[in-house]
Amino acid sequence: MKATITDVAKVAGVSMKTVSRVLNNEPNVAAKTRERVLAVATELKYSPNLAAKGLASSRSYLLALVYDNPSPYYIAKIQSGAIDGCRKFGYHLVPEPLGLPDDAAETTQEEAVHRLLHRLPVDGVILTPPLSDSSGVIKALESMNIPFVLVAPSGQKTGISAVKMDDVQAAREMTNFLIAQGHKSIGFIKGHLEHSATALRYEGFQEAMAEANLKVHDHEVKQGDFSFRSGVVAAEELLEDVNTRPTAIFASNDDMAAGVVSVASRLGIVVPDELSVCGFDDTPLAKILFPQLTTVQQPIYEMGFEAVKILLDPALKNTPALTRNLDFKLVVRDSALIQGS
Amino acid sequence: MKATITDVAKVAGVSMKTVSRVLNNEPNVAAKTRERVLAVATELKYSPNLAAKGLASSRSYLLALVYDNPSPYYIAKIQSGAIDGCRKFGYHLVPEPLGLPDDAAETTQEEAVHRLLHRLPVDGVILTPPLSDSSGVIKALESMNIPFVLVAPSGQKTGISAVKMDDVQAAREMTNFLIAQGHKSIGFIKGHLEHSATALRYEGFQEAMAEANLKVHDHEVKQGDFSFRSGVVAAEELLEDVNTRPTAIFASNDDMAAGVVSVASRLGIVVPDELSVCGFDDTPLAKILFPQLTTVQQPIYEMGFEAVKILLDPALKNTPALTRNLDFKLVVRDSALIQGS
DNA sequence: CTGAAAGCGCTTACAG
DNA sequence: CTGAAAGCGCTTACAG
Repeated sequence: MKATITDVAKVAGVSMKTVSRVLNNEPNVAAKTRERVLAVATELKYSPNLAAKGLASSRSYLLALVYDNPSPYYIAKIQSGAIDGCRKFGYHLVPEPLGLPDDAAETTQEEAVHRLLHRLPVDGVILTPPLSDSSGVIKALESMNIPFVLVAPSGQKTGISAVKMDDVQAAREMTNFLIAQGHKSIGFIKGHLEHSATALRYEGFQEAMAEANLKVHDHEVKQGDFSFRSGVVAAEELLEDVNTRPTAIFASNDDMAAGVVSVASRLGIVVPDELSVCGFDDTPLAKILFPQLTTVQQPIYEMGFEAVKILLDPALKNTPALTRNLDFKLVVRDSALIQGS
Repeated sequence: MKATITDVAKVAGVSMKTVSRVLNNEPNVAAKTRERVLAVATELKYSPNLAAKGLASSRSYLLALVYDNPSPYYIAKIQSGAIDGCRKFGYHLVPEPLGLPDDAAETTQEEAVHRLLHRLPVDGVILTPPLSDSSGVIKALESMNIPFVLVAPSGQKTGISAVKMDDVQAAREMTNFLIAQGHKSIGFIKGHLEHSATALRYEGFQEAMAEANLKVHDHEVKQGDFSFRSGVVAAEELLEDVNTRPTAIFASNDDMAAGVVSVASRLGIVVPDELSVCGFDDTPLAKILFPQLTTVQQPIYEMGFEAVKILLDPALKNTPALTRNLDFKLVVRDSALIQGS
């Protein structure tokens, strides 16, 4: 059967406690003893029973990834980074959608979190958008005294750890790229009003334009909602008038940029020769479109990974709350690359 | 502090064991006693400690979703169904990518599974494609005596439970749909050679054509690899010659169908008026394309849900291995819908 | 229908 | 540097 810590202790001729010390890298073990124990552990293929460890130490060795109705692509990448992070620390990740139960329409998110983490006590929680902006969820976590990290929250909350990227700066760099390509009239399509990135990306766009002394005309800025459909509608308005038509369009995400490309293609406007198009997010769509999309790659995987590190890295233990700003990447592809430039 | 089973027992005036009986829905408890215990449990907001339960009963209340390099979209849907299934049974799902560690190029998948499930003993495993066809992984699971269910395996393995859908029948129905629309010359683009669905979908296509007494010409069948790019190449060949050009193209997945649509649009061939296009999978892409794609919706969420049921449903306990064939759905959208038909 | 005892495999707190 | 004892919060196997 499966070896236990007692088996290892017996074979190595030491006490259970010494085996425990070795396996948990605690100090105060003679080098020789340590070696012997490790050798025996390997030989017996010993691996600790998580339930027993958890019960004795009142830890669970589990981290929860709590989300609500995210894009599958986004959550999959966060999760992938978080799982890799967990593996470094002997932890496991449990994804928990925070859907409110159908039979209890009255329930608040706060209560849902309580119920969830009462059933499965975890050692930490990673909160993804839009939950990272939910004060109810944050309050519940604080009251339960469970460590947590926010992924891409909209504002800075003091005393709460977070991983994020600089949307303003990314939008600014994308705009600067277009300006460097010679564009002076640039259309912009905003995202969903309630999504925090919407304002930030627009802000970056405006700043870059202002720095270059370029005017942002009202008719060049359209309200979208991050959907392909809204990109189509916005593009139709932006491209309607041949005389006032911008030479480039910066859509706040890839889906809307795809809408722009589709309208351009229907109107016979050649991208990028007659119109440059950029998106944001670098979704799989960006590489499938023709031409492929110039866009911003967010450090989604890295955010998942770093969130785990903040929760579990012993080196960060007892550190006050900290915010990690991770690097984005401008991905230049054909949709906004003028030939030979 | 958090209430334990002893607290509930004390307040309810019964033994720990009786509380345990009530909470686990075991028989042989007086109705009155049951009520009283439940009332106290609710009052104290009692919820059992999973680690303690697990240690005592040598169960983990954890199921592993084991995958390797899947499409994020596919894995997210399987996972979503599996999580909902787990919740019905008080279980939790732990996603475990089976990546081979970088530092051990020699390691086999079999060893990777052993290592993985040795660290985290789970009560069951859900194996997603392509791992559901890996004999090494299956052997490892069998040798460790861990119950498991295959998701969409290619063949029938006796003695092993599986959830799947009928690819042959789906491809046949899609082809019949095209034939009913009046098409007689239908192009087909095959998928990746090593993927099990490839042969099945082609088989369904061939059967439907044969049943309708329609010939499948060699030049109308192209080898793809499920990528957008391969769809483009295949479409260029299929549409090259205006005289032998098919009036419909059935691509084995949506990405390749998107490639076909893109080529058609470049060549000025109007979809669906001059060319009907169908895909397979109903990925998010299908609704983003213009025109939207006629495709097959796989029961991915349902496969995740049913896999959990097979593992945990007490009603299925002690049942021999069983295979659940779940229903697909033909989703007819503009890319293959002749106006007024 | 109910309960007292033992034990699951670890860690904590203490002693030496 | 090492170990013996107690205990984490449950279930199992047994007794009545």
